[in-house]
Amino acid sequence: MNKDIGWELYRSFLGVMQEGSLSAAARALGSTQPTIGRHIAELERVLNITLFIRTQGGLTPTDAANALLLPASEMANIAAAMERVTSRHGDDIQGTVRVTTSDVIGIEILPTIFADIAERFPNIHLELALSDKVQDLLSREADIAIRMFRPKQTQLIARRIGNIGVGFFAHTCYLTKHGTPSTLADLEAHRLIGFDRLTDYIRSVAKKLPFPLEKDSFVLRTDSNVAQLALIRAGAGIGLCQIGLAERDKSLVRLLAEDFCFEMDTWVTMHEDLRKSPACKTVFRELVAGLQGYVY
Amino acid sequence: MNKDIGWELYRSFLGVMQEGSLSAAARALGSTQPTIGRHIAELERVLNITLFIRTQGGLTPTDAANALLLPASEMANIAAAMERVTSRHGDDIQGTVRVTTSDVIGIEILPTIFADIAERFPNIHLELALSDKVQDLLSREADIAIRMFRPKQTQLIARRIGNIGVGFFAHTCYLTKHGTPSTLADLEAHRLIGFDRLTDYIRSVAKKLPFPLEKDSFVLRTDSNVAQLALIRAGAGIGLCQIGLAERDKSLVRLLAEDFCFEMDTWVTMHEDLRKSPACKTVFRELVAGLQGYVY
DNA sequence: GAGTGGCTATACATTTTTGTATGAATAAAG
DNA sequence: CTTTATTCATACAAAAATGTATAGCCACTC
Repeated sequence: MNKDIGWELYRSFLGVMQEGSLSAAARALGSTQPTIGRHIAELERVLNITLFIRTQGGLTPTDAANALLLPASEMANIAAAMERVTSRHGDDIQGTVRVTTSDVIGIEILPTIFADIAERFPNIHLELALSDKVQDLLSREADIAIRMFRPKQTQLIARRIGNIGVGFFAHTCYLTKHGTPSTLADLEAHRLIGFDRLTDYIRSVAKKLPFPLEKDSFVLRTDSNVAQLALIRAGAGIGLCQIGLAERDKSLVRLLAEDFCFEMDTWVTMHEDLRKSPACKTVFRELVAGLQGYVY
Repeated sequence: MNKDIGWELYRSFLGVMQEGSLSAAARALGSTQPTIGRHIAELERVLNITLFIRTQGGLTPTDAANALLLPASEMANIAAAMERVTSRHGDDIQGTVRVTTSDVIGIEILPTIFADIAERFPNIHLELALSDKVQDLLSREADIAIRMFRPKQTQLIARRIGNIGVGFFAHTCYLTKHGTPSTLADLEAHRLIGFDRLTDYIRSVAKKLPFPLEKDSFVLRTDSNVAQLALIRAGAGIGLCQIGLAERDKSLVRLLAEDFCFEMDTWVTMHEDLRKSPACKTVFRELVAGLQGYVY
């Protein structure tokens, strides 16, 4: 039963899946193309299955290979987490801590907090991963996550920060050209900046509007909140933005403040195993403190 | 940042953690003691940390090593899952499926169902893991789980089987010697067979009894339901048992059937990824069908 | 107190794995 | 059509990892 497959083979496999060719994988893994090629060949031999169709431009994964991609990535996540774990063993506050959050928070809010942490705890190395994936913590892709909902898993320590308000904003340039909407219904005639995919978040927002919100309602669509903010700043239209964020920019105007408000519950979460790590505990505490200054 | 630690090193590390010595790990992994020793030494070198204290009787793990044990086990689970995944690729019903459930179910109920599946689908290889851990499915320790509660994770497919009734039972031998209790309160004076640790399950049972249930209330304690059943069969005392199970044995008598009944919600669950695997789908379906015959 | 069985650590030969160099084939760009 | 830059596959040499054998240590047992 036990085929005793060396884990190195999976590492090479993942490299090829991610890079698309033996050569590229070899570069990424700091190995050479013949070596990776042999690893794949051996993996195919022991699993008795064809993983890739060799083409001149690289390797094309088969269905079987695609089925292995997810578990192989998980292995990689865990391996990366293990490196982090060891770096922070000891009683002093040091080591690498990996934080994940949405792109806006990561780009607009965290930098100052990170800078502060880096200043006061020079031995803590911080990593920032921007992603909205829920699974991040459980699959060890990060040590600490800042999310807009309360985590359900009991293995996670969660600390509520408070509500982040979201409102409609537009640049003054846009408003002078296109006028200022005075009711929610007016919005329908404006250039709206919104999301590409309909997420839970955007569905909740839609409920508060007097007109149906479809994909086509948005003139400009992007899933990146940062890009949305950039579009608003560029005067491209009216969009949703976190209030605390938008108010930093004097030329952005809050619209329909009385009629529309949307609040996002904000939580900082961490795997309970990490309580023992002084570095993680410190970053967790500092993040909570730093974010509490931002939330009102 | 990236230390490029070979995954083979983690495999050897896990072997040493599980076996307790380099030599034993070498045997388990099909390698040799010097090789494993070198792997551990290299892992300690690249992580720059002491993982084991060498003693004459083997290696003693340090705190750092203990912190790495969990992730290393997860890697092993995933690696094992990958071997299973590949074995069942293709359109025909074949491959290895790993099922986990509690010990009673696994020992008393599943064997006949397994025998039936094995008969009708000779190309399916079945594995059975007895454990009560909730995490089993998510950490890929098994493909299908039979559990006494509805799973909360959305990534899991769950099918409710129904209620399994639990009641008090005793062997006729015991009753002739010690008498038959006629009320729940009478139980307190009897030799009760129960659990070593207070789990949620036993706490729910306790609520239905007229006297407080402490650890000391049980004369005979074991966490294994199978062992409890064996004790009941041996006439050692009065204990809880699944009704359908106990009734197979003519010399076991149901006690206080009117006064006490406890029902366990039974679910068969599977990772949603596995829907594509004909083998997993088949076993899932057969388990549901087979268990429905057992539940009333 | 000699013997036995467990362990780790080390020296050395061997095997295995890896890297270098090269060839062949394809695709895009001049 | 040629050049250039990819890719994978193969041959051979170099390097690295492994296995064998052995020594040393400790705890038990007889």
